[in-house]
Amino acid sequence: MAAGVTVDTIRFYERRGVLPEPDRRPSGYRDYPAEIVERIRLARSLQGVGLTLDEIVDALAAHDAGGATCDSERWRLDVALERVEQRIADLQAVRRTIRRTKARCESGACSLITVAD
Amino acid sequence: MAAGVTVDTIRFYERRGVLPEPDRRPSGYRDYPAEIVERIRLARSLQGVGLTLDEIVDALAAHDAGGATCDSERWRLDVALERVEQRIADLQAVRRTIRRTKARCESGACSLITVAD
DNA sequence: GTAAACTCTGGAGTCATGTCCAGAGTCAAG
DNA sequence: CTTGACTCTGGACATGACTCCAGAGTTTAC
Repeated sequence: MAAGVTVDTIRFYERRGVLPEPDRRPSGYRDYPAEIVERIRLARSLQGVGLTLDEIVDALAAHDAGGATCDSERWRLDVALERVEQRIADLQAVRRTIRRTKARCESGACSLITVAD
Repeated sequence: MAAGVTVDTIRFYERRGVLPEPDRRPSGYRDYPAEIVERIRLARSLQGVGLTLDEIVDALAAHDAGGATCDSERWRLDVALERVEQRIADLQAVRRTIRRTKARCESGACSLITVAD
């Protein structure tokens, strides 16, 4: 589709409240105003900064209610940032473990799997 | 339990093939040999280096088949390492995006959500 | 006017790794 | 022998974000 997402994704977003229920043509086909593309792009960029769909729904609601400003909404980025940093830290810990394990393996003191005695 | 996992997890591992089907007492209770604790610990440490359960099943099968050595099995760590590094890189990209977005936000050029004009 | 390409629906399935449930039976301690 | 703590089962639920389905109707291009 025009906004770079599939029809299924659109329907999913609609069910999840990311997108409003659109008008329908007599046939039942969804009839979107041009702005919907912008909304989808906004939702996608919010995903790009690590917000969950629920958070995006919330953020868009604040947006729709009017009065949302940089200062009033920036905390959402902080939440996302902290979450991402936590995940990075977790993965870095796993990486350290893998490296340590490999090093031990290579130095003949393998601690895993092998049958070696 | 003794191995630091719940009964539910044990049953799940059994279904997934991580653990063999154990003998049963007449009552139906699972009757584990003492070694099972070591096997669970091994599985857990393999999870700790980022292997999926399917990969662990595979690795343990190689182990059980005998003849598994450091050299023959180390590639599993490489696979896991590469995957973890990819995920870290992805998350770091998200983090950069968040930071950039925040910086723009703070400098008055917010690109998200706000109603500002 | 016909054929290809689209959309409609509700619901189920996917991925990965567990977790929780009710109702029934069993085990160990005192 | 009772009591409390355990285990048994198959199956549903949780997470998060989609993706796929069949069968029917619609739109568009030629």
